[in-house]
Amino acid sequence: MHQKGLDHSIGFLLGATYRKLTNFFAARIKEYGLTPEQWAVLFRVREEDGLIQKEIADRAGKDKPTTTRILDSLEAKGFVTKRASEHDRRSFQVYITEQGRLTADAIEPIEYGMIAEIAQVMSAAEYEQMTSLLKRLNDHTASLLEQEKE
Amino acid sequence: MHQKGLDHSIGFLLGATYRKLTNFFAARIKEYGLTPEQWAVLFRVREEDGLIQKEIADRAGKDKPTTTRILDSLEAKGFVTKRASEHDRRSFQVYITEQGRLTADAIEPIEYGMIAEIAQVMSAAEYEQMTSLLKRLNDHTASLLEQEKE
DNA sequence: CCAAATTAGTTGTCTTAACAACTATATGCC
DNA sequence: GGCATATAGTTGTTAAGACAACTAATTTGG
Repeated sequence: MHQKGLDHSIGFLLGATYRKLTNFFAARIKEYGLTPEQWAVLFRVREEDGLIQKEIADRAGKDKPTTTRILDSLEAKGFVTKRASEHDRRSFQVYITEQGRLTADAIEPIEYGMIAEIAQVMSAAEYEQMTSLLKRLNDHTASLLEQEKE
Repeated sequence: MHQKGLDHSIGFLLGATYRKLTNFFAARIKEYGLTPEQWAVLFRVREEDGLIQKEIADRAGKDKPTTTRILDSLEAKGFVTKRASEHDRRSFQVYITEQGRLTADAIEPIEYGMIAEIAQVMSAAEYEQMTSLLKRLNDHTASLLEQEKE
């Protein structure tokens, strides 16, 4: 519609901005031994103990293979543990360890600090506008992807 | 997607939306044998023939290793060719092939069509608002990353 | 009740990105 | 001129995402 060139393509801009934000956050939490994606998963595990992997995947917005691998690395570092579910022998329940909880508690304020820092370049109204547009775009694209499958 | 806490995180939303958009576009151009990232690079090569890899990397917003590998795959598929530069024996100039041009010409309208389709959920003013906020966020984060290095 | 379909999880492969280390050439400067 | 430094490009490693194929357990519906 209103674009010439890729520089103004929303996809291009979204990707570039997302990567910069992620890299910035990654640098801030590196000392805790976690990547941003590992943090996103640990956050969900802390949110509710004993979730099965499928549930964590859904909440974190990741697919099953990615979630399996991230949980494996979190387990290897001692941040979570897995136990076979009693109800369903196909699945595992995931629990946060003490070390995992301490680390998550340390990272959370960094996350919110980063959001605050980022919000400095825009007004509260603009921030709202931005998240609401992003959600709309997100939902719309999700429905386009759904259609694709049929 | 269930969200609490991280809901406030623009990074989370940005990432989720970017991935969906990219996947949607990927599905549309798959038949041409290109990924979205390969297309972004091919687009730059078509834009100006004979660019050196460093220049392409800058324009496409990618780092040197990533650009090297994407150009390698584009060359392997016959979309571009590299020639040693006469002026600077460290560098290569990259040229689009006939096949590359035909493919790029076929993909370009798909890209613009996708942008139009996506923009359907927002007004022209909202679209403008969105890109301008994204640019601001992008520039701000870039400057934060710069500070980090010092 | 039992075969078919669904679901939870894992593994393998490919692509991209970030980062570091490296080679080779070019440029700056004294 | 010659040494230090910067630049172009490549290679290796690690992490993440998408996708497909697979195992094992569970649900369904005939």
